[in-house]
Amino acid sequence: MSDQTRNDQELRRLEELRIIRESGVNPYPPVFEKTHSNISVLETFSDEDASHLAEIAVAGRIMAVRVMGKAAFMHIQDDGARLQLYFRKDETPQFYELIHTLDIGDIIGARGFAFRTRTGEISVHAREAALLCKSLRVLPVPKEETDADGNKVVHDAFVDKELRYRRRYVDLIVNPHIRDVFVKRSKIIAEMRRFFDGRGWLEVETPILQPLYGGASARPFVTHHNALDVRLYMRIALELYLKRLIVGGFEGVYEISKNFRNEGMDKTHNPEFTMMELYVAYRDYFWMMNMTENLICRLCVAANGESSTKFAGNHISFAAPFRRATMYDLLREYTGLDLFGKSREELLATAREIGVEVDSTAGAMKLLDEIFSQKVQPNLIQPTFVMDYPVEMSPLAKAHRSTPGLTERFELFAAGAELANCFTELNDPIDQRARLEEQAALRISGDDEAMTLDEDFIYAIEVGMPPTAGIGIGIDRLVMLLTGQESIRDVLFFPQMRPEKQ
RNA sequence: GACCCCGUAGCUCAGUGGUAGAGCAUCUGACUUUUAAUCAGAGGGCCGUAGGUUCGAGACCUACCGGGGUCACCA
Repeated sequence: MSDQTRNDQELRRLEELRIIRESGVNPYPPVFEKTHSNISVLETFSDEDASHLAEIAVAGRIMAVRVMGKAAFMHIQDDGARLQLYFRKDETPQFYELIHTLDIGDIIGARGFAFRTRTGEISVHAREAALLCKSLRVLPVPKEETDADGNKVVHDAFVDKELRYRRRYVDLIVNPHIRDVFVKRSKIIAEMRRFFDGRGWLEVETPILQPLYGGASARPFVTHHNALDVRLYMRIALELYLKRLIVGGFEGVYEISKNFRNEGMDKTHNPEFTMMELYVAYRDYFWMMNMTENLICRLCVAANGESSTKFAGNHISFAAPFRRATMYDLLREYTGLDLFGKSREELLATAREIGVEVDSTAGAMKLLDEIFSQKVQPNLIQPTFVMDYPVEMSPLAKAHRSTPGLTERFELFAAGAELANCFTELNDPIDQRARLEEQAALRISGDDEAMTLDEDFIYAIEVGMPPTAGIGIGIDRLVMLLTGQESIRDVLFFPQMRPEKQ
């Protein structure tokens, strides 16, 4: 970036960098032997005996500077925690020579001893100090004040969402609380792996670049492989390859990885998102409901220390068991109507009667889905397994063992949002081929989200897949729910943004 | 893709047709336990971009760029 794009403050920092180099100090030294994190100093300090903190080395980014003639205070931040440093001109003369060239944003290290200042703040009295990295860009600097009641008040917080998302590294520096969401995200995923690994299921990796895409209803990203000169699609779901592995003899496989869908973006959709899918042989969707309750409860505890969370003003408890109800029972509960077996025309008339906005060209399944989305889904605040969807809505789910026309499928809802989708997997190859042929026909008639017919997948199912239960959990949405974030952008480090012009 | 709101200093924001502002940040000076440090002074702006209306536009109109939100599509 040219100097013409720098403002006066940034040009001054370049000038300071020149002065530092000319004075013989390396502004980017290779190493600093840090002995303590800020947190460890703050947590282990004792007024009675601080001898264990008599010779320590700390380092971090300067977040506040108060030079008072021949003494100076700075706050440095590492790992989201701030620690005060105290300097005296007569004790660190070489460092003090350059103190006027230091800025908020620079990274420094100091060796010295921990003490408590007259005003009560645990600090490090520096005997030696060194610049570790000169910063050339200006950080937004919110100021923190502790008011009379001991509450933290932040002044001029850095809140511009566009800047926060485009320059997440700055957001993470100046808004340390943002880190908490991402630390929780990491804990949730780590706990999920522990849970699955502890049951002996294998974490696997399957292709992201696929000659045919499938496993969900969505539009894909299209790309091209030069050497093979073929069109490839970025996967929209993990399902079809994981089932091939069950066919191959693994009895429990899972994958946590990115899916890509070329669709609109909003508070709950990012074009790339993280999905977990798990397949376990010889199990069905009832078994998977039990597993899921235990899993989600454990994840909530891992993130929040308790089995409940708050989202959009609702207190949501993930203590097992969750409510279980069939789709048609819930429709009856919230509309007063029995919609099972109704024709497209009857459903269209019903939708209009009960005030559900629908497209008059919509098919029966679309109508049913719309009525459910508008009348039932917003009421599903506490976790609820919605069971037994119509076969037309679920081309990869096994036909219901007792009710014709339905499948053995559940979706888990909480806070009005879908969290998981599970089936007893369809392993009847004749039925599977028929369902996918139906999807292919829909595609030809113009439904660009209908599934393609993947002959190799059918071949695998014809080789034979044991009875299997499979589940998919949208990790981003789960993290949103468990951390109380109402926008997917706040649980992704780098949400997709439109590139800035020029 | 449609509609609504927003875009002014590094950050947070005032500025409702008449000389571009404040706080923090920055710079200069004072100050050896301060903490939103304090005190005194100073610098910093293609007011998102391009047209238009007007004697005069940061403000009004149009288009475009970027963001946020609602809807549509979806997990």
